[in-house]
Amino acid sequence: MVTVEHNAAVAVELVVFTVLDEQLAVLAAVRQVMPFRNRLELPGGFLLPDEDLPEAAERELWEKTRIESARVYLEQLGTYASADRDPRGRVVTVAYLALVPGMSADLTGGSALTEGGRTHEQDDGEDGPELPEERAAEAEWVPADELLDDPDSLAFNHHRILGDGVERVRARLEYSSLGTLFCADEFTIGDLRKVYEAVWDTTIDPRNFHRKVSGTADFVVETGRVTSGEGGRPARLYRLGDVTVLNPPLRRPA
Amino acid sequence: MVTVEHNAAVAVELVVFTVLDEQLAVLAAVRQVMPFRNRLELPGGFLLPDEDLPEAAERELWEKTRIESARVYLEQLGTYASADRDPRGRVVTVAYLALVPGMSADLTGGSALTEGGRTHEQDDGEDGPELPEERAAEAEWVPADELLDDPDSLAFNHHRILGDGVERVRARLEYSSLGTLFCADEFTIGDLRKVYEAVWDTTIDPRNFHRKVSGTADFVVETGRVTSGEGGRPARLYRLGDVTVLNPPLRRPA
DNA sequence: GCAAAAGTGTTTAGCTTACACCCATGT
DNA sequence: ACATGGGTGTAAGCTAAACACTTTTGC
Repeated sequence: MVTVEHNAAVAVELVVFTVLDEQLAVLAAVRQVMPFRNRLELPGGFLLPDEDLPEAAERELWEKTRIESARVYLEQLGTYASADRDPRGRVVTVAYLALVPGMSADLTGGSALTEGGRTHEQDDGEDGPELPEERAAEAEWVPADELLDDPDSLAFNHHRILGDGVERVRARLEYSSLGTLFCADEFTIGDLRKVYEAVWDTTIDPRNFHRKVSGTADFVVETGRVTSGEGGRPARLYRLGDVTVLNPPLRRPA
Repeated sequence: MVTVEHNAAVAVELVVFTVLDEQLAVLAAVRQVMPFRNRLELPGGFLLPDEDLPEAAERELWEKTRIESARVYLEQLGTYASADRDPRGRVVTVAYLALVPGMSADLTGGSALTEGGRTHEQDDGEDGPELPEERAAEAEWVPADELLDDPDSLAFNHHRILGDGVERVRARLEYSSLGTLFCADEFTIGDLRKVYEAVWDTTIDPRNFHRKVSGTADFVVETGRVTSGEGGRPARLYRLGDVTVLNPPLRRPA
């Protein structure tokens, strides 16, 4: 068997989005080692032997956030290999986009993450091997706008990767029903509208949005239950439907 | 300076499309070495030291096809690293999509490419430059349909990469003016329509297409010249315009 | 004249937008 | 009663699909 010569260190990096406090938020951690020590970075790590790329992305997501992949959408975002992007040598990074629920009670209750603050992530040893040169940092949700506004807020070329991720998730919400993944298991159409408004950073007419969503077959399915005590007429509760591609799309304003 | 351990061989692969004979065609070469000897493969090669990914893609395009990057569109398509995709070891492949003109006289005349699968056309005397690499084969244009229909027609996982490439170029034509890159320097709106029909494998109403293209600002710009002797009323000739994003898009039929 | 391809006009249908208006709850 | 958010109705405007029709060449 002929073998090939390895010429790079391949890593995966995650751009994990959620919607918290009606804002698009991304998962970032304070980097503990040089280079870029004390700078925020996107979670990620090197590919393990015999590991596929989606596998590696799922593993990193679990290790860094304890988020199960069941309710998570993962999609390859792009690959970055600028020779000068990592001062330590030749690193090729495959970035993945991940969308996780933000309003879900079980997520905020059952994970080590806190909203807008820092919390310790317990490393109870049953997961994969710790990377030798990188200690686990505390991951936290940071508003995407905050990081986008300052090109030096993130380590390496992560600012560019984040920018690509934001553009991708904004486009995905136009042409797919993936926005429902940011909601809890049951949600109102108003909840979903707030997700769209957060990601697109715009306002949407509630009446037209309601008609569009409820009129698209299988976008959302009624559960029969309604909300109560939210300060207005009770809203019908929905679960996400089967449709992933919206036709016609929900165009965002120019 | 800390260094990182290399854990994979990173390569770039090209899905080079053109439109020949009113068909979407892709560049492929007969593989000369094991594994997958005598199978068709997409052109590509390993990343060189200190080389960026777009650089490597441009270099491979030039080495394999002698196509200058001036009139070529290059875009990252995706990265593939299935552990079993290459029997020789751990290979991570970054695939690039390339669009090159197909009706251009200088392309068909000055390259070593043949049109229409394995059948040589008229370049009997001028065999084209022998490619310097030892395992380089003669690249040829193959109709994309032909390869898509047979999952075993291509080496490695190239069939899947080609499928992703076809889907990408079809989507690009909806939302961008990149279809003009498949045309010669000067082209008629009918030429452009034939490009769309070839890529989408459909028929388009010539009148509505004409109105749509000529009515979109900067999609195409008139040269003032017209065709003659094409068997009908002379058509105005156009060059590609500045616009890359079509708003509203040119939707393909479902 | 006739075929063929280019280009224009017109009708119809579907979708989006803006907004008037009603519904059902908490206080 | 009134504020608040949920939900429906409707008319105007834009876009695309379908197709009748005119234009300009080669034969």
